[in-house]
Amino acid sequence: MAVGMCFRKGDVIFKQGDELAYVYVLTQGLVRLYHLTVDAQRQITGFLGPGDILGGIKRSAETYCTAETITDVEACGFDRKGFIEFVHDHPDLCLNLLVAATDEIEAQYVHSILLARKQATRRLAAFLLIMARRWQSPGEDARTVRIPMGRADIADHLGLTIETVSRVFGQFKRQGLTELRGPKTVILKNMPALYDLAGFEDFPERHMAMGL
Amino acid sequence: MAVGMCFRKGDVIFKQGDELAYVYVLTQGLVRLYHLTVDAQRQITGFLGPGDILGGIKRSAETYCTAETITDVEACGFDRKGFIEFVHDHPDLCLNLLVAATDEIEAQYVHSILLARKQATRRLAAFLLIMARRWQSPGEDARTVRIPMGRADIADHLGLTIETVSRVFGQFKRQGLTELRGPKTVILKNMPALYDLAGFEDFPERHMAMGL
DNA sequence: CGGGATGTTGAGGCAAGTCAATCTAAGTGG
DNA sequence: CCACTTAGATTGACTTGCCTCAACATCCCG
Repeated sequence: MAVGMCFRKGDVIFKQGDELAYVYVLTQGLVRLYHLTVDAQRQITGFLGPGDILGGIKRSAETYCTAETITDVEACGFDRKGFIEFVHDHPDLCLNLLVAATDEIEAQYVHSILLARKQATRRLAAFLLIMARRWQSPGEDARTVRIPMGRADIADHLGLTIETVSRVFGQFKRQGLTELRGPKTVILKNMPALYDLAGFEDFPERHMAMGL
Repeated sequence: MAVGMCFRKGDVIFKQGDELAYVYVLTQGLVRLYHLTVDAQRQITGFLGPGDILGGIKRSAETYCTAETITDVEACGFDRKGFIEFVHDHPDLCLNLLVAATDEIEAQYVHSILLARKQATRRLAAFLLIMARRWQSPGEDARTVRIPMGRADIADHLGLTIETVSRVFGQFKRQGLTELRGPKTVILKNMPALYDLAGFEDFPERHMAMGL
């Protein structure tokens, strides 16, 4: 029933409009989920990593988003129909999935709040803090954030342009809030100031993400 | 187990940070769900009406949003703990709730896309179309949209200001796209043009909304 | 018939978008 | 190992759309 799967960096796991055949559990790597609008704007609805679920059980099997790998990815694929039956027969699993889905709704609330706030500094500060909390390695310094995705990905996730993202990164550096070790590693030197900029003290902890 | 409940226009059903005691199923009226940021910005994450579920089963019982009635509201309240047990014992219900939650995630994707698109005209055009599809009375003309919420609600939902919302309404009227019968009733005179402005041909149908 | 809440309209500033040039880093092949 | 290429990131100058502040209009309810 479960199938191991490997994808190369840049591969498309499924495409907007596809009939979803599998439900995936990611074990390694990073995936971006995005929707393309008719005027070719790309909105990245989320990033998924190890432990996250890709391709939920919704009414329609047709996907609204494209899932594309950012790095090499390993995943466990479950046949969609079989998965639904399995979930139906296992109340505990079903309830856990319901909780996970509900937590995901809340995570989307947080992101909506981010997008609705106009200022770019707020969006980026919040993004950095969320990233820091979500994928910090146990042994690693909590203030060191690895950002595997490029500037275009960040921009399309936060509703900004590449240029603005880059400028705000520069601004943070000049203000001594961060330090850049190359474009993909950021050290948060002044967390309180960043929390202040982001404008929220607390946001719900995210245990497992779901992407559709 | 189920308790009938009535609320007056403007009542708070639950408040951001509260421990959620009930899960509600709305039977009458309209509710706004919003989060207040530390700098007192109000982001309305959604509106809920008859048939929608308010207060899901998430990991933490602490709410992230405030639920406030826009009109008089009737609801059916289920004790949260009992509800969870009941759901656990009824696989079909559990699976249905999972599907509903997953659909809600997708609806939040659509809203994120709205917020990330910069132009106010797009956001409002899309909002009108979504409203039109969601709460059209069977006997009513499909092009007549009732908007029970005020401009401030729309603005805080779309990440705009009251003034901008008002201006765009005016602009639509001048362009012959809509006709206003008072500020709370809009007639969509040119649907194709509005779809074009909104920038999406199709968005997932929404059967039931969930709010947390 | 007031008075408060809600909605509309106008003038001006500013943050982010757009367009374009430059810089950097990572490959790639001779 | 180095010249070349290319994708990605940065920086700069200019423009535009929304926000801000403010005045005014309208509606509703006592």
